[in-house]
Amino acid sequence: MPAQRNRDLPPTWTPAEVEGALYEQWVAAGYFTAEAPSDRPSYSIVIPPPNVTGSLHVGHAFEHSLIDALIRRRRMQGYNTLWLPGMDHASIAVHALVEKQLKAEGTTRRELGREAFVDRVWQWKAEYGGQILDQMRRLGDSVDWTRERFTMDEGLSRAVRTQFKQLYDDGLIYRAERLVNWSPVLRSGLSDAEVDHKEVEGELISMRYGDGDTSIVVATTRVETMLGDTAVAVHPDDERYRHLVGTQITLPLTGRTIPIIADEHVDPEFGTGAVKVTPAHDPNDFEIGQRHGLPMPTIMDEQGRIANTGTEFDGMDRFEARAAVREALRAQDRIVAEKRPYLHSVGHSERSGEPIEPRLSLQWFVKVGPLAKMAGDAVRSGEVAISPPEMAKRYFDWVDNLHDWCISRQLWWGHRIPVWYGPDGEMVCLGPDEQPPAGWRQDEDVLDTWFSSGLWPFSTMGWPERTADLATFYPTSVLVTGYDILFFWVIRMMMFGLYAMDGVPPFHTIVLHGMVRDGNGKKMSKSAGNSVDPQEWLDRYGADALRFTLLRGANPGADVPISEEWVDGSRRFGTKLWNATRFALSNGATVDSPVPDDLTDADHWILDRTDQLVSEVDTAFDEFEYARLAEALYHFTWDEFCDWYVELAKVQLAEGGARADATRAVLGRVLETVLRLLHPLMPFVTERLWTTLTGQKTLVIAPWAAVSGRPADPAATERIEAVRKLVTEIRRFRSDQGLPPGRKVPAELTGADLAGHEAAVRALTRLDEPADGFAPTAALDVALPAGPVTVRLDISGVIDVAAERKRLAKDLAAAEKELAQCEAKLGNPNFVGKAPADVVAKITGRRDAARVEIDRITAQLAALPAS
RNA sequence: GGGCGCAUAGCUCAGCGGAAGAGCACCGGCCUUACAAGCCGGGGGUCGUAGGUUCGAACCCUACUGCGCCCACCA
Repeated sequence: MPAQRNRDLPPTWTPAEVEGALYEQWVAAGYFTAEAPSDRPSYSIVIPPPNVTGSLHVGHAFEHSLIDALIRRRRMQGYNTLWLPGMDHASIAVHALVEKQLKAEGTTRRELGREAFVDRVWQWKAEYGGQILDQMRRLGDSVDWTRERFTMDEGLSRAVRTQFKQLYDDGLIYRAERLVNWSPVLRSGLSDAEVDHKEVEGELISMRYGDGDTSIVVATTRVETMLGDTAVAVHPDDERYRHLVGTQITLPLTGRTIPIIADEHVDPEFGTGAVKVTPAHDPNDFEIGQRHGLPMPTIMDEQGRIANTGTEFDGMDRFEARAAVREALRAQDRIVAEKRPYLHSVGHSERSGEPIEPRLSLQWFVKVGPLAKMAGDAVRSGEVAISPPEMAKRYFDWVDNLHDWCISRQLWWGHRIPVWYGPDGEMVCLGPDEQPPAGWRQDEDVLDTWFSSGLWPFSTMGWPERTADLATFYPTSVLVTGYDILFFWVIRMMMFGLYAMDGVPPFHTIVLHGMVRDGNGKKMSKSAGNSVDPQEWLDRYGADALRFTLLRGANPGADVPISEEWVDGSRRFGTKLWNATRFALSNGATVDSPVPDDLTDADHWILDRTDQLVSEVDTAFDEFEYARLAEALYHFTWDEFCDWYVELAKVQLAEGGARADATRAVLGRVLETVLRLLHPLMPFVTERLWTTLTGQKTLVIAPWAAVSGRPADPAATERIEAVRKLVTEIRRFRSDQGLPPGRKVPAELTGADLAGHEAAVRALTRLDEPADGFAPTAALDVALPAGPVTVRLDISGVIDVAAERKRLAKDLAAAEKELAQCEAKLGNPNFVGKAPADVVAKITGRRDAARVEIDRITAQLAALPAS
């Protein structure tokens, strides 16, 4: 006796019901837990959580869907998998908690003061670590979170310090003065990402330095910086200034003299061809200053006030000073020209809004040369593949031109730089288990978030300890992430992985997906009001529908547009599956017994197509072609299985006996296979349907679908294609003649042998057997490979001659166009001579078919009564 | 300024050397017992422009035009 099973499905369903119950079940069963290694090769993915429901925004949902699909397929293939949450979630959670805490205390960072605030942040990190973990869990993952695996915990801290010290000891970390983006309001440096460039209307002031023969005119949008000038630069080939190079000139207002130097950087075409050089307050000037060994006086304090110039401007705010300096120069008659407004782009602090000020300060750097070379070579050698391959070009552009990486940040949170300073200016870098001498102070800067992110593939596995996880899951197989993050994250992981893990790269394949766009292909942004909270769609359409939509749009490397109606379309697909399964169940579809040998053409055809589908899906998965596999599954399920096989199966089921039993077996087999193939893309609804259909416990760890090994039967497929063509032509005729699809019409089919498919054709086109007194009033011819078939129908009245003439005229035009095209090709001796023989044969065949078709239609038109 | 990419049906996108495709939208007809969250039928594109290569180009090459992204810069 087969196990008792409940083979009923409710006639209607809602995604929420199906998904809610299953999610709990899966969690309880441990399917979302990192699994122990087995004897199979391990497979791991370093990336955020797997279920769409926890996604912060639709971009996350997209990424999660891609990853989860890969993982589910691998699991069905018998591999153990591990996935890990991403860094971005951790930092988002910390931001949120810190802000919340501040608000609760009714204070702000500024009020608290920097020193006190930094202390508190570190304290909170310890205190709220658990809370952050909870929040991570709520973000949708039920990975077995442990403190050792969390960003802000001691484990990662150990990893960061170990890596820093190793790099430091190898001479790959150094400290140097550089310009940073300084926010006078926040009194902090900002990363480039925190700077918004905005077009503003400023002024361009041209002014004269020096006097008489040795005077030179320079221009600037920030006049006040002239107080910090230490040179004027011209292009070395510029004849106008050649005689001045190497001479000194007086810097107005300060009384200092500064040299005139020659530097390639200067564009002789721009302005006067002479540039003032303020090394401490402009990135280009800084580089010129470095090249020429110029002094670099800093002339502004932390709040953007002029300082240490020894002029009357000291103490003025920079904007106040801008006007004051301008007027002072005017008083000396040194202003040569003023352009106002002068439109140019100025960096602004993203958080506080004011223009940033480049400012000189001591920063920490990673010397990337040797690291970047390893990262480039790993891809060049083929050890690491990038998908789609076109993106490799972008990768090399980055990695081959990387400048030294500034890793110190003046932020409020993050991993502090593990360097301590002694009372007499000593400096020491300490590993995780080392303690600084009493009274030494730790560097207050924190590390760039990408420093710790770059450790992710191995720090999450317990590194620097040689853990079992590390041995099993490093290197990982596939990294899935957006192309926008290739530079920031992927390259860092490559460099650090190769460096820390003895030259073993952190993953074998890098899969880059696009960005999620709105339905019109526009970038989602809060200001445009087109950004999407996935939760809303999840509530309305379900996770399956959202995932399927996202995957269906995921063409390699290209962006993914998404709109609500497409998600709705995916939900309808879920409903289609639901109803198809209900049909199969109510007709007794079987999955336990093998498919019998005695099969109809329809059975052979759908089984062959199912095998093809399995191969197609496998290939698409292996090539990360999500859109292609979603499309293949959608069309097979809807257009072939539901629209044709199920309809043909109804005829076979009606026959009863062995025929019906065979049909039940085929129905069950095909549907069961499709559900397996669809599971990675629509996990919830397929789980529900598959378990009901098969009576088995879960689809999550069921074997992945494999091709049957049954020999294909192309002749059966050809006959079914003929049936489909005949049915479509009859339906078209009926539609053109205004016959309601449901109305039964007596008809007689003559001509080519229909190989036992006449009953099916009649059922699908609602044609009755001719009864006594059958008097056909209309006829149509359909050309099939086996020969023409004539259908005579009694449509109880006069046919619509005009409609029929129109229909035939259209077919005739198509056939004539086809004939003309083929004849043109075959009449071209170059084509016949140079094209491959099989192409010529194909065209010849098409020409002959077109000729037959034209004759047939012409005869039919002639036979029509005059209208 | 440097680099990369995209222009195909009303919209969003596949196809990337041998007959122009999908989803949605649109038009007409149907409640045909799995499904109206559905079924059947239909209309719609000189594949951005101009040259070139080829027997043959949406597909390869060149130029142009228009969009998008990344990086850099804006004295």
